[in-house]
Amino acid sequence: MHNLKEIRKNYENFKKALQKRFIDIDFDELANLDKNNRELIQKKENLEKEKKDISKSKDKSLFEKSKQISLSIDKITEEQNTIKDKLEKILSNIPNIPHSDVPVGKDENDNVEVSKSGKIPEFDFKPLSHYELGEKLKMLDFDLATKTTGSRFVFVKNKLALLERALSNFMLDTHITKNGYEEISPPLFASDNTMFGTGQLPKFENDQFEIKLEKGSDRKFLIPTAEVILTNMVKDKIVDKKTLPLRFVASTPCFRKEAGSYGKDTKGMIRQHQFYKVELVSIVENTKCLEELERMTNCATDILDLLELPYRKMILCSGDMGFSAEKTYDIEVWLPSENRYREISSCSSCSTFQGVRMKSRYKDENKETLFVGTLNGSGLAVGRTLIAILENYQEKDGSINIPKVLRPYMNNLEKITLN
RNA sequence: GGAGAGAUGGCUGAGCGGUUGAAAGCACCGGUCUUGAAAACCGGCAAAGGGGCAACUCUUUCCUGGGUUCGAAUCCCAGUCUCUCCGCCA
Repeated sequence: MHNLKEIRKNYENFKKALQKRFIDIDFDELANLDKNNRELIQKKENLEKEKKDISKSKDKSLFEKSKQISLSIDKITEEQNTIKDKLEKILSNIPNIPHSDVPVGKDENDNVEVSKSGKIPEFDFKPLSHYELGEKLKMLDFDLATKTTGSRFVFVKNKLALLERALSNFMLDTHITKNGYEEISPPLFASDNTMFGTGQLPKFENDQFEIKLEKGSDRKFLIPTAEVILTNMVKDKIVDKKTLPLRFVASTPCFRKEAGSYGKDTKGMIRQHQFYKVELVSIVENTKCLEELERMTNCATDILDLLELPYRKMILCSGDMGFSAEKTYDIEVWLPSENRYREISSCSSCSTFQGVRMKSRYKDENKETLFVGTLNGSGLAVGRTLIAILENYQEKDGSINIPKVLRPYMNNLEKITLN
């Protein structure tokens, strides 16, 4: 969310910066509401002052007047609240401003490749897709999941289940011991205002799984990513500047409706309603966002380097970035069966956008209260990493070699074979 | 599911109708002392919003929403959340 005070200072710049997003916002409405709002606030405050003075004076002859003032205040407050609600509604639906580094573009076709790494494997046979491999091994069972649950779920069995667990642990260990992240095992439910804090609500409610609870209680949602719950650890807080940067890592299931992606990636486990992801979150001073973004992205690619998987790093264009992001790098891993790169990690700086929504602040040297910067990134999406290993490490007979760094996590298993 | 207790500043915690935005302690910042550090002592220290180039100033805020009152952190009602005990349970 944007700070109205900042917008007001440089209204035209704000407008221009957001045009990069290609979205439709009624800026004039916003400016008008803001103006009306402030006028009403002034009116109200004057009356409040008058009333306060009467009360302080304890002059009985003025008590009746004070009552009248109260009525006027009520009326103005009501009017002001209506305007304030409208204002906040508009404001909470405006996405973050793209950083100047971000290329302008409409959609994913305008994303720009930053670098490439690793060696694309060559096969002297036609490489199979992960789901063909998994089903051949009898270790991925989509039909069973359909029977017990529905579409876009999967049973991962046997050695592939072990591989999945190994990946999670390997990533966690790397981020904890090498990259300085603190491990968190968080709740997988988030309240509605937590969802608001990171930007999933109000605009993207349709993408979320809401939990059905007794009526009267707060709304709760299954987390679509650990970003939500980890970032909100500093919600409504003034954090001690000395503790910054805070770096958290968690491996959690993520739940997504994938509304609007009907018919997309229906085969296999690329796009599921539930998947494991190791998530990185940083809470930083507002000036350190971009620096931290580079660091975080390196933490993510580090995992791919260690797993010896080929990948490329993309910078997302303005039109393809998420709602809360000011700058995003996507890491895409090579998938032989598709003969192309697919997203396996997305690292974003959200500047103070989420900080404002969450009311997360810190004090700087001259005791000014500032909003924190927040970043999040996958380090990595475990399900998709599993896919990448299946496809890149496959042999002609359908067996899968285990990357060296994972073997200690798998009882030194070197290869997954049928039986 | 049954019975109680509570929700106050970064934290702990007093206040229970009128300069209380809120005692005290801790933490934090500045200073004195010290070779340095610690201790001790002195001083400072809430947030949000409005107005002002600024110095500054005004308003709001003691869980949330209503109510009583000239005036509410303090009284009344409703709700949410937390904790303790009993029962049940991974």
